[in-house]
Amino acid sequence: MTKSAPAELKLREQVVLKLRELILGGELPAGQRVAEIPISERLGVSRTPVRQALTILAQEGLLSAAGKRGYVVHAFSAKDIIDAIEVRGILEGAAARLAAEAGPSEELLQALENCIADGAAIALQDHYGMDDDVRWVEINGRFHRLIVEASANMALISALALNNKLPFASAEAVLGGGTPSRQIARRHHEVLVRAHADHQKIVEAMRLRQGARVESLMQEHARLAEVNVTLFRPD
Amino acid sequence: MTKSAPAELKLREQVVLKLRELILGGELPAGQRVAEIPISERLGVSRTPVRQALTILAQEGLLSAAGKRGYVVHAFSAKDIIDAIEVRGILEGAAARLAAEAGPSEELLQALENCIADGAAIALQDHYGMDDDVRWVEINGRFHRLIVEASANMALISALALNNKLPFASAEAVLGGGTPSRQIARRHHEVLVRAHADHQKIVEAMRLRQGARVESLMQEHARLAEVNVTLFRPD
DNA sequence: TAATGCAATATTGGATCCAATAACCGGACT
DNA sequence: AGTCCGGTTATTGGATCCAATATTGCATTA
Repeated sequence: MTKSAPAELKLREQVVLKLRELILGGELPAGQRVAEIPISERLGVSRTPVRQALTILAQEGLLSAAGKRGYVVHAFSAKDIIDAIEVRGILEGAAARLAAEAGPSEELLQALENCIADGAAIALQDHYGMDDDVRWVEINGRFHRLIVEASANMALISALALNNKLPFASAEAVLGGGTPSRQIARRHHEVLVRAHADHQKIVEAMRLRQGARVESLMQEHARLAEVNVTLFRPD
Repeated sequence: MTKSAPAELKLREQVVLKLRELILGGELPAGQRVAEIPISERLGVSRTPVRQALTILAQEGLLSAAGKRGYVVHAFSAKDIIDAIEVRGILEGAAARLAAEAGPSEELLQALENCIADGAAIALQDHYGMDDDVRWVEINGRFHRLIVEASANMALISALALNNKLPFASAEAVLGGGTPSRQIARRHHEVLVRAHADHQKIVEAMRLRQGARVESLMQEHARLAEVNVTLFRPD
């Protein structure tokens, strides 16, 4: 394991991170068996942290237990991914409704407006620059996180945290993630513009405490991420 | 650890079960520090499975990391519990809606009707017998499980599985769980009758594919469990 | 040639061992 | 008397060791 990050991070957590990366990045393809020894050698750690990482990833659903033969990388169908996106919509929608009904604080609204201002700088320019995606992913993540946390509902926050670990399910994954070709970039821009418009309506509804409206807006907003499935997963 | 159940269960899982029991049963009170060695001695196992169990329970939210001092039992406020019940309502409501919209199979409807018939035998008698609670918990659990699985949405099922591990959050916990006094028993019966009526309406709505209706019915149905909070947690 | 049984091997899972380090206690100094 | 410092101890976290067991490959035989 690269000792570059002993930074306050338990070894087992570094392994979890690394393995997630390998799985989501496709280096460990679905169905691939994951044994302790090869992984521990590959990462240069002992079997102990690897074993713990495997149980954690199994809990998250990225690995499935294969009887006495350890684990295999779980195969997610296109339906599984769409379902996870739907669940995110349900949960984030509920979060937005709860926040709206509780009466959003002025700070929250201000922070959301800031996200929108930052987002506008990217979405409303005619030229879609190099690393505009990563900037937008950051802004978008901030926007969603603010709303989820504004729900002030721990169970809801935890449920979403779990869901976000599923492939393509998190809000951060709207743009897919790979290095985009020119064609993909155009698609990115389209999605991004629509997402920005959604954000505006969501904050408006939130300000007016329109709980039901903000809930359905948020649900539909999540479905923007479905384009990735058809783009990256032709099955 | 009692070797009575080496039954296909990894030691670490037995430890998880046992610790959950101790925590939810109040033997490990909130705030109590949980160190590896005392637990391993108490259960008669080595530290290895205990350590793994602790990370799992931390993932579930029952323990919280306490820096370098291991873990402590997480303290759930009354609000936390009500929030978790609300989340269950949201998720089970969504599950019911999805099942209704997809068109419930005749087998599903039949199985649900069976639950209702079994439940009627308990709810509609004038005398509320000894272990009627445990029978009803079983029937109720079956009812809810059928609907959740009928959603055929793995992400949803997983999210609910996580939520159900929080104290008092699962459908099985409607009746609280302790050995009830006579007064509590009367309260039980009231709740049970209302739950039974809810179940009937839910199946009716499901049969008619009334997605929105079954969703809100299910959400409200979950809130029946809130009585336990006021009953058992005066904070 | 195919099936079967035995042996060699690979692999998991738990127990133990060791190092790092943070909390704790006591004493000395201001 | 209070505070700071140093040593002792407790405790986590990773590495290694060992036992149990399933899997695989090979040889033998019908």
